[in-house]
Formats: sequence, C-alpha cells, structure tokens
Amino acid sequence: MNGKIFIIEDEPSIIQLVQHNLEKNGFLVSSSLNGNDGLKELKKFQPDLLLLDWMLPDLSGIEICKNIRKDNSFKNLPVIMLTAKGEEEDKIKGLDSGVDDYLTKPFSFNELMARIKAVLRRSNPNTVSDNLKFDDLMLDRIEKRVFRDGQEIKLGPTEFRLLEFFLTNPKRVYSRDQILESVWPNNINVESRTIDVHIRRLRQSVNLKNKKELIRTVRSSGYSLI
Amino acid sequence: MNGKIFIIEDEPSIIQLVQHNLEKNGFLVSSSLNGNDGLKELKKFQPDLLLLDWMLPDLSGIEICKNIRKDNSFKNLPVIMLTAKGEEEDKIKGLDSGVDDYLTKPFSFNELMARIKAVLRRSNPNTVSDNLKFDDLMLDRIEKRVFRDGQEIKLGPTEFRLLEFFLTNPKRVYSRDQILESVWPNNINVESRTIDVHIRRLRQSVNLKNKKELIRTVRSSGYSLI
DNA sequence: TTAATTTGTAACAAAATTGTAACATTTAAA
DNA sequence: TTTAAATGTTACAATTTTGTTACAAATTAA
Repeated sequence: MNGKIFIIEDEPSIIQLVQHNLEKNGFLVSSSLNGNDGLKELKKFQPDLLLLDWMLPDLSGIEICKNIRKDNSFKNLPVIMLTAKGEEEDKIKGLDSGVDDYLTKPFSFNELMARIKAVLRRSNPNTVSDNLKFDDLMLDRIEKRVFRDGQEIKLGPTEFRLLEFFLTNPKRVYSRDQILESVWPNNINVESRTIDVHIRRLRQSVNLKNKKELIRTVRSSGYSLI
Repeated sequence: MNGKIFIIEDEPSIIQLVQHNLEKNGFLVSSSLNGNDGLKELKKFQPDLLLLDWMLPDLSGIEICKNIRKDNSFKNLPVIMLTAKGEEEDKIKGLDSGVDDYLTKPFSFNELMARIKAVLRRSNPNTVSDNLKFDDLMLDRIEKRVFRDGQEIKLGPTEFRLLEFFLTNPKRVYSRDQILESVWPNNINVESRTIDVHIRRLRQSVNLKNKKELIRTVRSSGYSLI
C-alpha cells in the first residue's frame, strides 16, 4: 500500500489515531486542524486522497470541497467525508457536492481502511495493492495466489483463507474458536479439531523443504504465525 | 504528563538541564553517560522513550539504536536522537536506523519538549498493546510470549497464567487461595500445595542463570514478584 | 456423467502438561 | 537445641492436548 493521504479534521485524537494507522499501512500522511490551513497545505502535499471533516472551526467540509473542485489540479482528487452522528440527513447533499464517500463517526479504522481502498482503487489503482506479506511469504488476495521465497505454493480454498486470516495479524495467537468464527462461513458448524487438520495441511504446503516452521502451536491457546 | 524517559548522553550539563526540566514536567527520568552502561540500565528502567546522543565515548548512537531494535522488548521504544551541529548530513541515516525524531544541539528545552510530546503521542496508541512489564521481564498477552532481558522464555500454559496474574500486580503478595481462584478455572479443585510446585516450575523457567530471583516467598502468606 | 479435489471426522499415536505424594530443607517458635 | 510447621524439590502416573493418517461424503471440474 502506498500513496499520500491528507486529513482535515479539528479533533486531534482522531488525526492521531488515523494518521498512525494509515502510516502503519504504508501511506504517507499529512494533516491540518482547520479548513484554511488545510487548503494551503493541500497544494504543497499533493495527496492522492483527502479525508475531510464535515464540521470545522472555520470552513465547512462542503465549502472546502467546492473550493477544491474549482482548482483544476484537484478536479479528480477523491474525497471521503467524515460526518458526526446526527448529520446523516445531509449525506446526500454531501455526495452531491463532489464527495466520493462518507463515513459516520465514530467509525472503526477497518471501516475507514476499506473505504479508502475502494475509493483509491477506482481513482488510482496503483496506490492499492492487496498483498499480504510476512517473512518470505506473500499472499495475493486478488489473484488468490501464495508465494514463499518467490516460489508459488498451491493451497486449497480453506488453507488459503486460513493463511489469509493469520496474515492479517501475524504473530498474534488465535484460539480455535476465533479461527472458526473468522475463517468458516458464519452458519456452518465444524468441530474445533477440524482446524488442527487444516493447520496440518497448511503446514505441509507452506513448509517447503529446508524452510523453517511458519505456524506456531501455542498449547491450550491456539495457533499463530511466527 | 507522565511516563519514563531515559537519557544516554555524555555531557553532564545537558543531562542535568534536561533531566531537571523533564522531571518538573512530571516525567520519571534516568540516564547514563555512555553507551554500554546505558544499554544495561535501559533494561532495568523500561522507559517509554529514549533520548540518545549521537556521539558517545564508546558506542555511537546508531549502534545503540540498532542494538536496541534487536531486543524484542524494545522493538517499539521511541527514540529521539540528539546530534551536534555539523552532523546534519547524517540525519537521513539516523532516521533510517529506526530513530523516530532528531534534534540538533544546541536546542531549547521547549523544542525538545514539543518533539517528546509528538513522539509519545504517536507511540502511545501503540503502547496499548497488551504487554505487561516488570523489571527486565516482559509478557506479551497477544503473542503469548515472555521475555526476560530480551530473551524468550518458554512457559507452559499454567506457568504463563500464573506469571500473567502476578504481573497485573507485581510486588503484591497473594495467598494460595487467591492464586487458585484467579489462575485456575472456576470449577476445578486442586490442592493448595500444587501451587508450590507450579511456582517452582515458574521459578525454574524465569530465573535464567545469573539472574536474581523474581518470585518471593512470604512465609505463611503466599508469593509475590519482587 | 465420471473423475478429481476438497472437506470433515474418527481413531490412534505422540507429546506436553498436570496434580499429587513422598521426602528434603528451611524457618520460626518453644 | 529441639520440634513442628511451612516450603522446596523430585519423580511419576494420569490426563489433556495436539499431530497424523485414513476414509467416506460432499463438492467441483472435466
């Protein structure tokens, strides 16, 4: 993941949280606490996407947005609007003014990330890559392929989902219940021991010869990547 | 303002000035005058941030920084590097080596304070990671791992829970009944002497050679960390 | 359709963990 | 000092947890 994201938001704690997490995800981030500063900084920063708060101390998000659209170099800058609860009735107005998406506070970072990806994929596919990497392992979510050390590994559907799940939080230990919930369809019921068998299958595929073990067993707790 | 800050800097007058002012601002501060001492003290002190001089009599700031990053319990310790004038061209190198920010001497205390705040603000959301620390011991609840002095210690499930329990209130003495209630599943019944055996096992794992005893026996009362 | 792949479970093997008893050592009190 | 209580230590059998394999049912591809 790469690309530049600019944030105009007057709540420092939100900026902090979002900025930190976006940076962890590989984005370059800059921000302003009010509209006028934001408009100036924006030109310097030349972002690929703008996160814009609805309510700002000086200008409203809408005004900023209209302002931006007047500027030729920002005609196509994607904007995601952040609105506080209770401003919902204005959503349509927001979308009319050239906003690409909106998000109601409070929101989870995952939600935000999903929107950002979706918008960026439309406007600038280069900035989004859905590859999960860990150690010498690489999982391509789009093409549904897995490589270790550059060499492709063939996985069955369940093994793929299992590995994908672990890769979203490598090193973290997941219980069998957590794994079941996240990797198996919501309605289906399988024995928790079934996981052990799939872990075994995943291990067999992933542990190419002369490669170190990738899946750690944590007795009485579950499994994790390592 | 609170938190612990460690300083490695060979100029006593700078240490004095900075330490005094930081303490006035509510920080707990400790320091060393050279790299080797610093690395040792660091482990004992478990700071939330490190101020690191670039030029030291023994190791360079860069070397120390690399050294620190190798240690699992310090992977995310924020570091602010202090460089003397004329070393500016090395700034990028400094940032590459895992430094979070730098400051060129001479600097005003206000400047330093602003950087510290900024860095801590960024790293603090990270500090919510479920790590329990005590002395040179670190327990990662997410990854289910324990480190002493940076070195991993393998524990069985019960030993892990036992240590986790003690770490939530280190130094506090717990009776065998309290330990039983909190560490063992609610329905199960075991002899209170069983705890002694598990304490013994925990001690054996945790007391790496040449390390001081971590678990204290309080006769007729129970056990605690120390 | 047939063939191939994938999936869940049972059954057994292997390994790790656990509780307890028995004995040793330390500590505090008499 | 002697004695009793508390704790340390060790060994071991029972139990729990996980690894592994085989196989039939279900699903998908050919």
